Amino acid sequence: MPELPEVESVLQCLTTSTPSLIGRRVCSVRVLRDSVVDGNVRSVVNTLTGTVCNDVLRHGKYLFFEFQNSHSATQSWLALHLRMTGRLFLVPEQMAEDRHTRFVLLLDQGLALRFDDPRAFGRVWLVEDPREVTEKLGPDALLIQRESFLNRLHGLRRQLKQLLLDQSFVAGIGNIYADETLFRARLHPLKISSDLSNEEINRLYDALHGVIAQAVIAKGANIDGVFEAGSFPVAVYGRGGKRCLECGALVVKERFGQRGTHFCPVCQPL
DNA sequence: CACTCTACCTGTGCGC
DNA sequence: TGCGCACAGGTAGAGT
Repeated sequence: MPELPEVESVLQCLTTSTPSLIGRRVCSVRVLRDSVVDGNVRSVVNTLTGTVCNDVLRHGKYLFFEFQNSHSATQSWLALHLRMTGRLFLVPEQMAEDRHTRFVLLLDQGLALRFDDPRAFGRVWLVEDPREVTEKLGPDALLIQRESFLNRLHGLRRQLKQLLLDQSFVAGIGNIYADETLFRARLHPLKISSDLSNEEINRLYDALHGVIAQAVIAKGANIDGVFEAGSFPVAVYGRGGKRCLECGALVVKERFGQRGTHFCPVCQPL
């Protein structure tokens, strides 16, 4: 599933490759599934048509596309979340749409920005300012500093798995990187945050930072034939019943809070 | 505040 | 072969 590293990879691909989305004018907007637009479909079409994409930002798993109206010099922002199965690509406009294509921006230079999503969980919506969204989120997991992490953890009494998945604590971690972070930190997913020693808290920060930074460089996770083309090797996610790469014990998969959770019971004792 | 449950979706893979 | 079903999971929102 696209988490922070995969979303960052999408952002880099759209903005730093050739051709780039930056500077492209929106000729028209196609909405193939109304429900992927949060809010009024017509206002999204009317607002974006004729604008030029100036910039793309990311915070956690959210992307924000800045569009400039060339006449009135006003800006509009399109927010986007890929959820589990959403994919974005900049393609030649004549490239055939998929049965899962949900939303398309037809651009100048014969290009199109396509949003495909089999499960149609992903969403796009207009915001006046990305802060409407980011204010509700914690710091971006790639950028959060140790001091901020320690301060935010202070006073919380939460299970570590749940805490890492909480986007208002730190933004960008999903199920894969939560499990990978806890494995690297040698901490059990059900451990309570307020019970951690200073040494364990620092281990958790180091693991989070290390996992996310490495996964960004690798352009995402490498999950057994599934999804993204990234090369970050997972140690526990999706490896229930297989041997722990550190100690050889069997990796456990259990459901904690409606979530498949993978961990090594020997390396990560409770 | 911390946690749980449900709804939103559909492709996949299993057992029968 | 085909059917039914559990499962995958991010987030919002309601409830405990």
